[in-house]
Amino acid sequence: MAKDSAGVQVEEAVRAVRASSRRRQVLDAAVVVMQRTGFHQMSMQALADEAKVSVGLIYKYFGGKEEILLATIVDILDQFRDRIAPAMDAAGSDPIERLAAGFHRYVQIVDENLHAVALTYRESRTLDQRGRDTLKELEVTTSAPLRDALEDGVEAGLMNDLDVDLMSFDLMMIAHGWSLKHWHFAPKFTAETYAHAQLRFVLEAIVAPEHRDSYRHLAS
Amino acid sequence: MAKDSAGVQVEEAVRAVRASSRRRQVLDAAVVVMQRTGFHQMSMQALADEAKVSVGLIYKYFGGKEEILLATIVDILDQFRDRIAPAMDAAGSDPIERLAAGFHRYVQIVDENLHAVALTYRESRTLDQRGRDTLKELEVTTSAPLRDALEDGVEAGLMNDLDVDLMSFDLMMIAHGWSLKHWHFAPKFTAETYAHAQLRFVLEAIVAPEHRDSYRHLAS
DNA sequence: TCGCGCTTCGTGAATGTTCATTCATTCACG
DNA sequence: CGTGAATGAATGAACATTCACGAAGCGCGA
Repeated sequence: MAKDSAGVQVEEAVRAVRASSRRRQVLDAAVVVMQRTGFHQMSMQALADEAKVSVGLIYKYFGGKEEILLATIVDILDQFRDRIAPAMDAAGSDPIERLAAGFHRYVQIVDENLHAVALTYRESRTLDQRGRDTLKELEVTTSAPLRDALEDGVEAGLMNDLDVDLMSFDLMMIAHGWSLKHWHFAPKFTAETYAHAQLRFVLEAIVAPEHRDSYRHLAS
Repeated sequence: MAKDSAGVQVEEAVRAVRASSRRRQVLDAAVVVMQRTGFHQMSMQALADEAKVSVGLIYKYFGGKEEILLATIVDILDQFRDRIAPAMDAAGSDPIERLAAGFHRYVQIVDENLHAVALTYRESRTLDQRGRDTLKELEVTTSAPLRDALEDGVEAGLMNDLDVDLMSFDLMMIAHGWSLKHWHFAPKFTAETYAHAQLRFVLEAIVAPEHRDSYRHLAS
């Protein structure tokens, strides 16, 4: 009997779920192996072993090694894109509260993905032009909520007159610093204390002098 | 006739000079090729071509590919170590003037070595433990003059009470940002305007409120 | 001044290994 | 049985490293 269209749709849905779980399986393994050895040293065999699948199967779900790298990096950048804004919304409508909450969450995500974040710096050069463009775009998208909070804050007179674009990238770099300079900071800080210490620093520069006292609690 | 010791010394000196110029030739080529392709894609053949020497000769001056990477990175870090302090000394004895001068020079050096700086982030994972330790040590050494200026400034009451270690690493990361995020900043800034804009930001947080006005000229 | 060994510099093809990718085959399930 | 999932050995290309060989400088004796 010919399959009806509903049956076909179910099958496709099932396949999509399985495919996405296979992809996840491989991507998680990729982070582990790359953390151990770096992308170039990672042999497909080692990746297959870590993911508990065969080498051949990986090629059913990914076009090749480089595509795995791109997918791994996009995966982590997606987390930033999707998890920053909600954290800021939960902080209310005050721009400075929102900014602090966004930065704080940013550091948390970095902390949960220490190796993957370093990866985005290390291996992005490996990607082709298209891949690199994707990354740049995602990075700009990610910074948008922070940027908005900064714009609102300046607008409302709560913040000094500052270069919003520069500041939003600085905030991201400082958050990335928790990963990039982890070897240096880990003995002194936890992710929490790092976020607080950095907030104390940046808020000093951002918040307009006459409002500083109102936000001391953010940099306890 | 047996060579006298003076003769031997001269010969050795000549050889040392030639060797160091060969090494420079190769290291300069390495920066060019790695910028184009990254360390792992760089074949020794391509490096040899760029340096206008044969593949075999490279192995006379370097132990292997990885040693070239380490030498390339150490080379650039040495520049930071050797050129920051003089720039600060030229700025006089005021801690804040010194800090600003050091940061400014730091950005200048980054600008002169845009690709090599990015390299230190990208490829350090490739090195073995010993190489990585060398790098960490050099980075701490490099930050020392900035750190001293910060300590003096806090001591003298010119600066807010801040975490000196954190701040000195932040300053370095922000300077590195000119390389790491060059794709984003290049359309808006030159190295000079980048340094000034960032100084305006960090000095706002660093300089004690009652002294702010005295240093406005640093962030014109 | 010339030529003759001797040492150092420099070359690049040959070697052996590593590894991404493919594909003929097997497996599991409906 | 038929179909898609999964396997992993075979293939072929890339490439770091070596090394046998040639060229070039240099002191020295005739």
